[in-house]
Amino acid sequence: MAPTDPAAEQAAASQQELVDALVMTSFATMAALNRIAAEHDLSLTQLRVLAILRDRRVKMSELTNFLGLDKSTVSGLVDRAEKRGLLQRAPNPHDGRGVDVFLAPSGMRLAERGVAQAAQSLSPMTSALTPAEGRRLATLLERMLDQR
Amino acid sequence: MAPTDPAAEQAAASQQELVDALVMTSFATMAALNRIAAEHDLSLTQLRVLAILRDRRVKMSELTNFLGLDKSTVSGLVDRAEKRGLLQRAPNPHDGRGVDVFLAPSGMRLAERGVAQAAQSLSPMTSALTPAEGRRLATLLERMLDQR
DNA sequence: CAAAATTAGTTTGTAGTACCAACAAGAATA
DNA sequence: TATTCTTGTTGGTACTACAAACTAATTTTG
Repeated sequence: MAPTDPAAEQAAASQQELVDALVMTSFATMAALNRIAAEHDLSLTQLRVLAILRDRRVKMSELTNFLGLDKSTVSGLVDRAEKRGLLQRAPNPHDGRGVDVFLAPSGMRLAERGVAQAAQSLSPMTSALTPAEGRRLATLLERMLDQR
Repeated sequence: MAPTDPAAEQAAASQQELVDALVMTSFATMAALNRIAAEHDLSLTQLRVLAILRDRRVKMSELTNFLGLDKSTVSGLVDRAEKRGLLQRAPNPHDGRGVDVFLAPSGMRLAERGVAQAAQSLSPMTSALTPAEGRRLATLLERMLDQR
């Protein structure tokens, strides 16, 4: 280790603090979402699928990209949700290979409830902040996401 | 739906914006952590176990609480990591039922690298902010976590 | 335009995650 | 001491996730 300039050291420390806070917040958020999903006998990924499909009809390949998972994983995911009657497949009209996926009515209801409950179950966290702070936090997070 | 007071509506919208930002940030963070873990042939949970054990020796039950998982899940998790030589079990000296878990040297090395890489892989996100903004974000996140 | 290459999606096989229920052994309590 | 509680493991099940192999449709190329 070379001796380091104190200003750089300070910057590194506060960078690490941010990373820690980010990671802990993410675990807490995921735990909350997981809990909600489990209440409806869904995995987090399945709840995520419903949330994605809530306002769009997509091809399998698009869904795969959204989720960042392997296509075979998504096939299975959609299989099980379809068997439960939560969503449907249909051939894509523009591409004979493509398969569209979209929510069935019961999936739509579940998606709406799930999303609402998710917001609610995070409220113990979010309401620790004043409205002004909340807006500032949202802005900072959005800036980070854009720049990714 | 009853007609709603405009101020309340505004507050709800900005609350929803915060939740969305939080959830999206969390998914992005988890994806980054997952990628790092996968590079070392670890699941996210296993990387988390290593990170937890990096600076403590704990009983199985404590590890279970940290992770928020079922004890049988943790048994399996520890089994596999032990077989890979990443950590060790030992009887707890104060409680004949208890089993302590702690990192083996190779697990320690992996934990250090993993944690460092995690910080690095999040830097595209975190460095979108100025140092001052980063500190403000960290502070807001910590406030949220405390109040949980 | 036909052959070759690419893309979309499914199937099959494997390893790991995670839960629950049942169990054994030790510790705490009545 | 007998009962109850706690700790951890084992066995069983369902799901997640990936990789590889495969089919069918589309696009590219010669």
